[in-house]
Amino acid sequence: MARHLQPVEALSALAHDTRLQVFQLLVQAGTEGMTAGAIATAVDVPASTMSHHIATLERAGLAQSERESRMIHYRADYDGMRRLLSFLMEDCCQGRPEMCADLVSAMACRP
Amino acid sequence: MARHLQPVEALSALAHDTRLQVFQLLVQAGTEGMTAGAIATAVDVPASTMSHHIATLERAGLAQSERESRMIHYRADYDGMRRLLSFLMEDCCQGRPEMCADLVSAMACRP
DNA sequence: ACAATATTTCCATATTTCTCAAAATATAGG
DNA sequence: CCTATATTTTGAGAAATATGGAAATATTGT
Repeated sequence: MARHLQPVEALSALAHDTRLQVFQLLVQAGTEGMTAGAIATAVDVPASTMSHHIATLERAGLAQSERESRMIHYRADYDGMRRLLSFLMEDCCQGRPEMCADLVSAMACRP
Repeated sequence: MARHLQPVEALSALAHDTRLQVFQLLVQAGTEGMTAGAIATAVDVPASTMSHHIATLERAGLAQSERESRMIHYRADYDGMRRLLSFLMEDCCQGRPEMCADLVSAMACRP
């Protein structure tokens, strides 16, 4: 049992409205990141509750933290997200090219 | 609140070891699909427990069912999965092309 | 050393999810 | 109509997750 530990943890972390919002915010914030307080304010959730959620994202490999004087800056962990997406795509595509065809065009990042 | 209803439901459905295994099985099974019994046997989970899990996947738009005499065939809902992946990619890529670059090569489905 | 600010950890409670046996439903064949 | 098979629904307890106030920790400035 427990075959998909990491992917399940990452999926689980994103499977929550508040945490998904937070992850989006962090992606938007880019390398700058956001302080815990700014995140809590933006999403309008008490600091302690938010702290739990952020910790969950961090454990799941989807966010990273760095203390900067009194504040702690959080940023999205792109590598973790990439790992999750790769897993899902290899998982869902295995042997079925027709599946991912549209996905490529859905990617807003091509030149 | 509850801003991300559908994506969260789909993520939540996949955020469980058994259900993730089931989804993979269904993808592998292709258009044939698998009966509820075959799935339960393959994953070694009691029928009633499995029924709940499959229902969760179906509600989340990741599986479809079709009765065929006494058995019920389930198949992966590729469209639902594509929707989820699109959401995640647009979400994680917004404005950052460097993020998805590697993803394209991670897709095992290119010719 | 103290006060102020930023954040986390502790703790208790509330809610949701998970599990599976037992009963119910659906279908097919004799 | 009865029996067997396939699956779901019901119901209830166990486990996990979510929430947030209060206390603890970390840092800075005075």
